[in-house]
Amino acid sequence: MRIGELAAKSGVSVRALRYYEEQGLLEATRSYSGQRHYPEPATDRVQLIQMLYAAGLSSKTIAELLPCVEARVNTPESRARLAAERDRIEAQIAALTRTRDRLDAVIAISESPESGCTYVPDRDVAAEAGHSVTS
Amino acid sequence: MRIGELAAKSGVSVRALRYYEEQGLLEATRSYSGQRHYPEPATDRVQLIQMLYAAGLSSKTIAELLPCVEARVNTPESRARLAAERDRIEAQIAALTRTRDRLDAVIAISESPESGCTYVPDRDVAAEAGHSVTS
DNA sequence: CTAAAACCTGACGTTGACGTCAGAGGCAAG
DNA sequence: CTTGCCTCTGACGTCAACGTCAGGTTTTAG
Repeated sequence: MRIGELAAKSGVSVRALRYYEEQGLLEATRSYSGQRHYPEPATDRVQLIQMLYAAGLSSKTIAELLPCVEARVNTPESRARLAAERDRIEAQIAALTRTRDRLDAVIAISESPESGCTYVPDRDVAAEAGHSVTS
Repeated sequence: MRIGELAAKSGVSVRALRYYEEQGLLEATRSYSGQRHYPEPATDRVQLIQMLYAAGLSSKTIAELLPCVEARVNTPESRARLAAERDRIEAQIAALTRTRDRLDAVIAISESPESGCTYVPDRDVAAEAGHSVTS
C-alpha cells in the first residue's frame, strides 16, 4: 500500500503520515525509487496514533508509548510511563466532566427561565441574531 | 484589584490576563493613569475561562459562551451554542475514555505476564473497548 | 526624594502538528 | 511518447495562547 491509499484508509493527510515517520511513529519500507510502502496493519497503527494525539499526547510521548502498546515491550519503565499517561488522561476526563456539568447546569437554567433566572434579555438581542448558525 | 493581584489569585500570568482582555473575554476599568482594575468576581471569571480553555475551546468560542454563562443571556442561539459545546465536550470525554480503556488493557497485560505476555491479539483489546461511556 | 516594584503599550519569539508550494522524478494508460 | 496522477524532498507558512523583551510611566516602600 502506498502513502495515498493509507491516507485515504486511515483518514489522515499524506503530509501527516510523512510527519509521523519523521517523528519516529510510523515506519515504511521503500521501493527502489524511494516510494513508501506500508503493510495493512499500518491503518490500525495510524488510527491509534490519532487516538493518542486526540488525548493530548505529544509526538515524543507517543513515540515512547507505542512500543509498549504494539510491540508489547514490558519493562518497569514502560509500565510506569503507561500508568502516568493513563492517569493524565483520567485527570483530563475528570476536568472535562466538571466543565460539562457546569455547562449542563447553565443549560438547565436557560431552559426553565421561571426557576431562578435573574436576568432575561430584551427583544433587541434576540431580534438582532436573526440568521442561524446551526452547525 | 490590580492585574498582578488578580494573576496571583487566579493562577494565571499577567500576560494571559491582558490577552484575555484583548480577546474580549475579560474587561477591566481603568484608573486615570491607565492601569487596569478588576472587581473580586473577576477571579471566578478567569478560572471559568481557564476551565473552558482546558476543554479545548477557542477564544472565539469562549467569547460567545461567556455571556450565556455569566450574564445569563438566554436566546435560542445561545442555548444552541451551549448545547453544541456541551456535546463536543461529551464526545471528547467519550474518546478519552476509550483511549484510557485501551491503555488500561495494555497495562493489565503488562502486569500479568503469565497470561500471554509475548503476543496478544488486538481482538481482546477491541472487544473490551465496548464499555460504557458515562452518559 | 529616591529606588524598587508594578504597570503600560507594542512587537517579536515560541511550540506543535501539520498545510502548502516548488521543483523533480516515477508509473500505468492511450 | 506523452499525458496525467502520484510520489519524493526540502522548506516556508499557519494558528493559538501565550512568553519575553524593550522602553517608558506609575505606585509604593523607606
